[in-house]
Amino acid sequence: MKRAPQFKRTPQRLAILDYLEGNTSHPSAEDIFRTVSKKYQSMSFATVYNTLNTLAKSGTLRELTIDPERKRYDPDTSRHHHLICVLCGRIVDVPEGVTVDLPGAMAHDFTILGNHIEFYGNCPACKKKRKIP
Amino acid sequence: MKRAPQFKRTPQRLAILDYLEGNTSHPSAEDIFRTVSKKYQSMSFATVYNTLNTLAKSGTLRELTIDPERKRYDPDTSRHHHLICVLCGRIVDVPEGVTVDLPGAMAHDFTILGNHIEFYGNCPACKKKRKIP
DNA sequence: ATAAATGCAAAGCATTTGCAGTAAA
DNA sequence: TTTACTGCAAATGCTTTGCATTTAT
Repeated sequence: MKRAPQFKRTPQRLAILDYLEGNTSHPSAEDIFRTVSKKYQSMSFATVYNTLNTLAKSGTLRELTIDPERKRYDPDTSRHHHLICVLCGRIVDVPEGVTVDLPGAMAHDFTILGNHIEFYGNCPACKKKRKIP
Repeated sequence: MKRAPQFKRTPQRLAILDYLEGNTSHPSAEDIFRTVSKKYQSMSFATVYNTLNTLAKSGTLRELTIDPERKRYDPDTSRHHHLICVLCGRIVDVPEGVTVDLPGAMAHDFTILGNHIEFYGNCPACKKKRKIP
């Protein structure tokens, strides 16, 4: 059995973790790179991706597929859902409400490990801007 | 006001539509290209993508983002959800069961246009192969 | 000392685009 | 004959990888 590699607390990683801590904006790799590389002018994209992949594999970070253009990252690994504003692309957390299940027939054949609801809609800011009731 | 462009029924498009008709495998662009180009040796990837994008824009086709590696396409545009087997990647249709809503507080501020549930789990074939109960 | 991470540049894929030629309407 | 589509190849954009060097442990 191969032992899991050590996770080294490099300054770059700490800076990324610091940026993600409590962040509810669901940033893309580029968002993270742009912000963190301001403090860390030597930061490279490879490091951002390597770190994100490491964190995702260890379960510290959730990779979202809700944006068809790019991966988004969510430091909140608790069970919750998301809403994407179809006008501005903003992604908002949605607390887990009712429990959703597979229809009985399928529930018998499949094993469910988790689920994720994507809501599509308009956020308050866009409704205001576009005068949508 | 610019009039919507005509949709021309080219043999390539008809072949793609024919392949998608009733198809529940949620194929990627490459799946479609591979199959359709057998009949149509001149078929190009650009044509596949152009057609898929045209169909998606017209609402004839649904683009799925459930697979983080690539877009998948679903000719079934009725309201339903999906289950992805985390072992084999197969995507299976899930009929719409209970209605899911935003929590009351958010429901007041956001306008919801739709939702999509992604279930993650194991399909019967993989359960059998891996002896998962 | 050792194992792992960084940073760079190059490579890898999925997807898009420009354009000249071709075909549907 | 007009308008749109095809096919090619080149371009784009996100993400990954190889490797020499550096750093955390």
